[in-house]
This record gives sequence, C-alpha cells and structure tokens, in this order.
Amino acid sequence: MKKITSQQQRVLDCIQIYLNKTGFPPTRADICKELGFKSPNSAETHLRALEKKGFISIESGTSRGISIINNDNKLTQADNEYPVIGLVAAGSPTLAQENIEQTINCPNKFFDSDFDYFLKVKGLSMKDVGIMEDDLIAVKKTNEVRNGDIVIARLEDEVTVKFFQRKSPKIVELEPANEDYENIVVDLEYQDFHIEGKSVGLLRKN
Amino acid sequence: MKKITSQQQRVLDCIQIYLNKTGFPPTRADICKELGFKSPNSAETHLRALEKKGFISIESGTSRGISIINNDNKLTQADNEYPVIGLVAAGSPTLAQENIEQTINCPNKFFDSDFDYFLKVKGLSMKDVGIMEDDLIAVKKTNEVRNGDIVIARLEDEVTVKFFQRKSPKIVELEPANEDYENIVVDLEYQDFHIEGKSVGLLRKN
DNA sequence: TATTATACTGTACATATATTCAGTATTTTT
DNA sequence: AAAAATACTGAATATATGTACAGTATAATA
Repeated sequence: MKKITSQQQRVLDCIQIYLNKTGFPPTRADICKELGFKSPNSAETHLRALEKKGFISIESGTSRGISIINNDNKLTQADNEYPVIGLVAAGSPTLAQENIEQTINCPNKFFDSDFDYFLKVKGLSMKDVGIMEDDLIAVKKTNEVRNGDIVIARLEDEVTVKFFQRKSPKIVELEPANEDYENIVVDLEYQDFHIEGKSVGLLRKN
Repeated sequence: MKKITSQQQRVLDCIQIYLNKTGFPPTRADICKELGFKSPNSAETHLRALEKKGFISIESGTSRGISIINNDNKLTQADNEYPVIGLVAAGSPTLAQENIEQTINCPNKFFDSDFDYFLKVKGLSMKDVGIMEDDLIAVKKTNEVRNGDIVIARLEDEVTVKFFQRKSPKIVELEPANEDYENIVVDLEYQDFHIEGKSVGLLRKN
C-alpha cells in the first residue's frame, strides 16, 4: 500500500463518514460539498489517486460506485458483552453478579490487548495520566505486570488503580499520578496484596 | 413493522446481497436484472412498498439512495468502520497536519450519542479533563453546541479541541483545560471560524 | 533541470438513474 | 361487492452523475 497524502486521507474519511451516515457512497458533488471543493473534478482526481494506490475501487460508469477496500481480511469482528464493575472499596472486584453495574458491547480486539472487564474509576489518584472519575478502564486479568504498568491491585480490602513498581523481592510500590496523593509501600511479607490485572485501555462517555 | 410479502423479501434480500458484494446499493435496473423483472417500475413499486412498511428508506432524487433500516434486534450489534482523523494541533495553534490511515471497528451505539469519526489528539491543552496526547476523541459532526461542550473547532487553518463558551452574539471563547494555555477569543465578524463537531466520548489504547 | 504527482477551478456533455404515466391481472382487505 | 394492495410490462423523461477537456499553480521526484 503506497502512502496516502493528507488531502487524500480527508477524501477517504469523507467517504467512510458518508457511508456510515447514509448507507451508500457519496457522489463527486457530495465530496466537494463536504470538503469545500468547487469543482467535481477535484473529487474525481482524488478518487483516481486513491484507486491507483489501492485504497478504494471505482466501478466505471456507475453512480456512487465507490467501495473502500478492506485491507484487513477480517471475518466479521466478534463482539462480546463486557461487564462494567464498580471500584468499590470493600473486597476484590470480582465478576460476581452483584458487582456488575452494566455491560458494554465491544469488539473483542478493540484494544491492543484482549481484556476481561471494564472498571469504573473512583477518585482522581491517576488524573495526571488522564484517568478521571467515572472513566472505564479496560482491565486484563493477569498478575504478570511490569514496572510502570497501570495495575488494578488489591491491598487488604481496598482496590486501587496505580502505577506498579517493584522495589525489591518483598517490596512493591504503588504510585499515583497526582501529587496530592502519596505512594503506597507494600511489604509482601506482612500485607495481603494481590494484582487483579492491568489496564490495557480506557473508555469515557461524555 | 408490518408483514412483508415473499416478493418484497426477495427484493430486500437482493439489496442486502448487492450491498455485501459491491459496497453500494443497487439501482432499479440492477434489481430487475437480478430478479428477472423486465420493467424498472417493478423494482420501483416494490421499493415503495418496502419503504412504506419501514424496511428501507429511500432518498428521493438520489441514485442508489437506498438504505436498509436496522431493526437491530439481531444478535450481533451493528458495527462500523470509523475513521481516525489526526489533524489536530491542540494547544497553541501550530500548523501540524498529521495524517493517520486507520479505521476502528466499533459498535454504532458505543457512546451515548452516535458519532462520525475518531480524532487523534495532539498536545495537552485539555489535560485537566483527562484528554491526553494521542487519545481518540469520538466526534459527532454538528454545529449545535452548548456552552461547556468540548468542541472540535476550526479557527482559520487550525483545528483545536477546547471548551466552548459563547460570550456574545459575535464573540466566542475557546477555553483550554490546562493553566499553561490561554483562552482563545474569537470575533466571528472578522475571523474564519467553524464548529466541526463535539466530543461525545473518548478512547485510549495503552 | 525536466518531469511527474498533487491540488485545485470551471465548463460541458453523454449517460446512468429515478420517477411518472398508462396499462393489465390477480389477490387481499374492507 | 368495492376498494386497496400486490405484481407486473412498457414507454417516456427530467435530472443526477460520471467523466472528459482545458486551464493554473505548487510540491515532489528523477
């Protein structure tokens, strides 16, 4: 696939948006209207360029005969209902029915990694990395985490979202991203500590 | 939803099959060819019947202006490929136009409102509301915005994401959520200003 | 430096396409 | 029994639309 120019990208996006909205592709005139061109030939030349580069195919002599070529040969992306779990202080966030506030229909491979549930954030301890109250963190259940990962951890009865830092074989530090909060030092030998999983993405609804 | 006749069902199926195969809807003549009709009016009357019964919508005067109406009580929620557009220079307006070729498969009703594309954020002018660099904002194309909305606005040649505040009939203020940035005062009488849309959600991939 | 690609405006035109009108016939609904 | 819906053929037409041609200008490439 050859490289696309910014204007050609705009045209390609315009086609996709028009398709999403109407269910059929735009005409040259539609593209012009949307992108501010004054001649249908502006759209035409862009379409020819996009066709030459393999981004679209054009059916000759056919009105609205534009189709976007799917480079990814996916077979209808599988969706799933993912539970949303509230970050409640008491106990661990399990997938027990009483903890599930709602479910969200979401493609399985929506984030870079697969994930298991959404966690609804309380508090602002990670606000400097853009994790705000009521944001939904996509959580992958695992205890294989690295330093710097954003982890969902349970310390005694409290569940929190923090940066993970292993200081020594027995000492782990949970670091907030908010100067109003302080680091939590965990002594694995004397404290009940468990990694629930790590963040692989974030979702916010305005 | 009224009951469909067998011939109307054939026509409806024909439209869906044509869409799957070509990416755009058929003409009256295409339907005739496919189903063996000899007059375009045969297709026309079936289409009108399907429209009347609520199975399709027809855009008047528009070639191939047929779209199948999603009854979507089907198992797999309707997804779409949403384009990711990256031409934002958030913060102090710079002329950075980055083009990203990518689409994201996402359910149509993923956010509380429908939306048209994802916008990849540059800069940190909205960091205090948790919008960080490279975050994807779900944008609904509209110019109906209210004070306090997070809008995607174009001022002259620069596109930015800011809070919207109308100060007077001719004055609009674009307010960042970052004390390192200053408000942008827009005089609608003398400046080229346009609301591209508003944010209805946010997506972040770690 | 010459050439090609990009990025447009503007005009013009053949044809692809929606859509109306005039019929015929059968089935369903009122 | 009358009216409305269904299911077509066939012809005609206004217009929606693709597309070619003639320009201009700038950036990228060889």
